[in-house]
Amino acid sequence: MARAKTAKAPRKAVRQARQARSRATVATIVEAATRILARDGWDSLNTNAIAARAGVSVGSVYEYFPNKQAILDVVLESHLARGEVLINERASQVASDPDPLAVVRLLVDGYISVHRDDPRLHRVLSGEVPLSKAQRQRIDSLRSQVVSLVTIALEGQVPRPGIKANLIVDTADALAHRWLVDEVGVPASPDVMQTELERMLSLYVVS
Amino acid sequence: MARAKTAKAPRKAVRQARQARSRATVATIVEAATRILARDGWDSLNTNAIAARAGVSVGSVYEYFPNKQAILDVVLESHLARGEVLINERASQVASDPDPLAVVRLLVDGYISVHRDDPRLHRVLSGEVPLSKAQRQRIDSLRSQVVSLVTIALEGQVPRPGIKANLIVDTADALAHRWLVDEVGVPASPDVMQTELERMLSLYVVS
DNA sequence: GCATATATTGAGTAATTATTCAGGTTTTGG
DNA sequence: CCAAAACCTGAATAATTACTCAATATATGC
Repeated sequence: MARAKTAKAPRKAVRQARQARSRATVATIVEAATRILARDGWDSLNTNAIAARAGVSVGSVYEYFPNKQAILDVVLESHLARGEVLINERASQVASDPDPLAVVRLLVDGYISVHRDDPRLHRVLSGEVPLSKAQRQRIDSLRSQVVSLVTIALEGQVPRPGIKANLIVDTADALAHRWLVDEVGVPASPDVMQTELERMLSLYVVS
Repeated sequence: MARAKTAKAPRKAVRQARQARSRATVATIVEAATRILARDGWDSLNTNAIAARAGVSVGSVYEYFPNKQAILDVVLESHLARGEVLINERASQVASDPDPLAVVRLLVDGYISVHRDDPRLHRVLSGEVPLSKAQRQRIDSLRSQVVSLVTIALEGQVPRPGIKANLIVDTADALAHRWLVDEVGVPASPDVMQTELERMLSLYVVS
């Protein structure tokens, strides 16, 4: 790999896609990278493979992305955005029904939905790929959003809503991840486990 | 004449370390690989770096390991073995005190101990590194061991011990991982969260 | 002491891959 | 219709890295 000539950031000139054709090219490149990540993992993601899979030449990839990392950024951001949509859907329902048990049900259901959406991609993005600090903060901020939402919903209804919100959010997230993303043996059918998880969290929140 | 092609592994001739000197070399290589993984991650683990860090030449690495993967195998196995020791320590205590609440306490404490032991290495091994099928099975079997142990301890004392064992084991594992291994913001001090987790699991097991 | 097994070396090889560039093709605005 | 801008190509470049091998050093046992 050729190195930049100047010590400072040489402001690499990536072209901004203006015409419809090139916008489609960019989309195809991102799509190709996403599919390779989901199917073959981070170790198999290389720029030549992305170009080949997208049906364009490597040159085109570098016309719109300064480097490989920038492609990954877009893939991750788009994945997180989809998760955010699912979260917001539940958030509006919580607002209309602030019963603690309903909150638990929506929370569990929400995280299961998030993890059902392209589990293999989720696995690779949340495990294999080396994330930048900014990317980790972006993910953390999504989590904080959910915790705030749940805290507010529980406030005035149960003791110590803050601590509880933290614990149930992390538990719902972690178990949904484990059952749907990791390929570890789920003890019973997902439905049974989902109900059981809701039971556990419900008993706890009202305690 | 043409040698019969052994269709399977051409059985590369790796030397078995016999003398004390070479046994030390092997240990140093494994140690070097472990430190690189823990400090810099899977992407930075290459055989030249391992050799350099171990203070030996690449040739020596390949004298005792057929390939890079074999080094990783030893690192992982040694890490799992340490975890197994911690599990067995708790298992003997469970046998002497089969109270469900004591089981929960030991379970949570056990998984926290496991995750406190070189968290950065744990993170890399359980996330970044591409594991073979056999390695995933090895990990899964450790989990099964714990679930069995807990199931037996709960049997006759609470309803549906099997399902409950599965859920509390996965929850304890996942949350310990999240708090100690992922660098995600722990809401309160680990001690507080540990107590809270024990409360949640206790309420559930006796329910 | 010496033959032989064991241990170590490190430059070299081949494969992979991130990135560039010089030169083509297509689209757009006038 | 034309020139400029936008777009695309893919061989070439350079860095990295898993792995080999022929030469050299050290230990062991008789």
